[in-house]
Amino acid sequence: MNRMLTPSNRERALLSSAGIFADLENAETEALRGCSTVMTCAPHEILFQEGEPGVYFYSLLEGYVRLFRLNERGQEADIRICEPRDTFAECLIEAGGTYRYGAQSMDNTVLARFHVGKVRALLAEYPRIGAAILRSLSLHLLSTIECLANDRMQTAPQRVAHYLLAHCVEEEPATASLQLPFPKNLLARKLGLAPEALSRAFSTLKSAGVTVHGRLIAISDVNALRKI
Amino acid sequence: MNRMLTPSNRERALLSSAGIFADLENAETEALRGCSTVMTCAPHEILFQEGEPGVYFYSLLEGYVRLFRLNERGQEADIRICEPRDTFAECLIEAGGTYRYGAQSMDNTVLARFHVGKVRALLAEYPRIGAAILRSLSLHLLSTIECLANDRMQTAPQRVAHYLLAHCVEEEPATASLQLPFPKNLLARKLGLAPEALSRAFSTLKSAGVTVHGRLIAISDVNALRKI
DNA sequence: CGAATATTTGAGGGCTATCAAACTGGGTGG
DNA sequence: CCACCCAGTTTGATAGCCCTCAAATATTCG
Repeated sequence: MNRMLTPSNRERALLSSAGIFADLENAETEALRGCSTVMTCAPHEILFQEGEPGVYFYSLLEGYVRLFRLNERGQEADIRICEPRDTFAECLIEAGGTYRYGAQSMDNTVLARFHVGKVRALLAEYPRIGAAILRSLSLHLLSTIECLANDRMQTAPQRVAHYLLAHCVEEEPATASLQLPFPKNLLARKLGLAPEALSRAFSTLKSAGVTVHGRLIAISDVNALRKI
Repeated sequence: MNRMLTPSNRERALLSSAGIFADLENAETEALRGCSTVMTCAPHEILFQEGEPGVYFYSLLEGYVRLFRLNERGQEADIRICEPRDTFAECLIEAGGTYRYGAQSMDNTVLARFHVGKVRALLAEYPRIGAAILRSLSLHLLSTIECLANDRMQTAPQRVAHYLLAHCVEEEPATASLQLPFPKNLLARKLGLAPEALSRAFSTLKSAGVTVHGRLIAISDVNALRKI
């Protein structure tokens, strides 16, 4: 059910603001954009499944996409929650063949889809595009590493505290707040927790001054939260 | 205590067999090799710490190196166990600045060390070197993703079974064996387990036909192991 | 306003970390 | 050759953490 669109000005602007376009010159931006198509996706729609031939990589313009791996027994583990401006599956450019994880739209999403073969063909002429992809992959590797380390060292309340501290805006001295960009079950997936465990983590953090009202979260003492 | 060496022929051959040199032509190989120095490291020696300025990336020629992240409280979580031919910290080329994890020699190791700035300067002239690094990073990202997914889905015996099946050589119909390349405590770190948990996982797997004698492991029924 | 969807709460149990102690095997020096 | 030592490994006991299932409660959206 993907509706293809001729990119509107707004979408062109969104695309240019994607991380993978940072530091590119005009000619490179145009070349890379020429490999792309804008498309939309309904919530819960599967973009691709693990094991399918990998022809495209994607930049997310609006909405949320989760990347996940499948078990033999059909269990799913989320690898990453993508937000607007994120690029995913770009590792196909050099580790090609098939998608190594699935991708599911978790919202009404707008995506730019890049043809891997066309982009690969640009690399010789535009080495800075290669550098941009290298940077994107490096950052993904580092964030996956951080996720793995956090999984291995942190309890559920610590993971939540870590997320809150990384995403909140500090207001008064030592107080802060934030609004979650997506529902709590997506946050739970991102942190590798069952939704119930996330809920219990929030209630544990109440004693550290965290107040939750739907997606709005207030932190009364940033320093207390850091000590969790 | 790093002893610098002029690369012997053996070390030159080892270096060329490192994954990052696969698919490179002679000129590219020579250019990349020109950025490198061979060095040795004693067991337990720290190659670099998380947060240090990142000047070099490495290819391991002999021995084992563990990559790990540190907590505020001093806990360590292992990210990856590097084996000969593995390259690590190459993400510095585009996500530079500081090392984002520590590296410790776990053996008498021999390494090739590449100057990040020099390698970066080669990318414009030799785009295939960029492609080689892109491939290396892609594979690391995929293996880290797999590790994360396994951590989130598999129990200790399942992780061990998975490792055994991935590394054993099948002999008679359905029987197989392998020798661990490193001590069990390194395997435990690699799998994100306490050494005691690894030991207990092996004893659980006895009932699936796994026999352990030191580093030698025999599997009497590969298919039974797959069902764990 | 009501149905569907999220989230919270409770109870129970499985899994693994931790601590402590026994054990193994290979290498050393007597 | 043997007793000893040491690092690595195994075993036992305990406790904490989080998943699962089930049910109650909020929220969201049409």
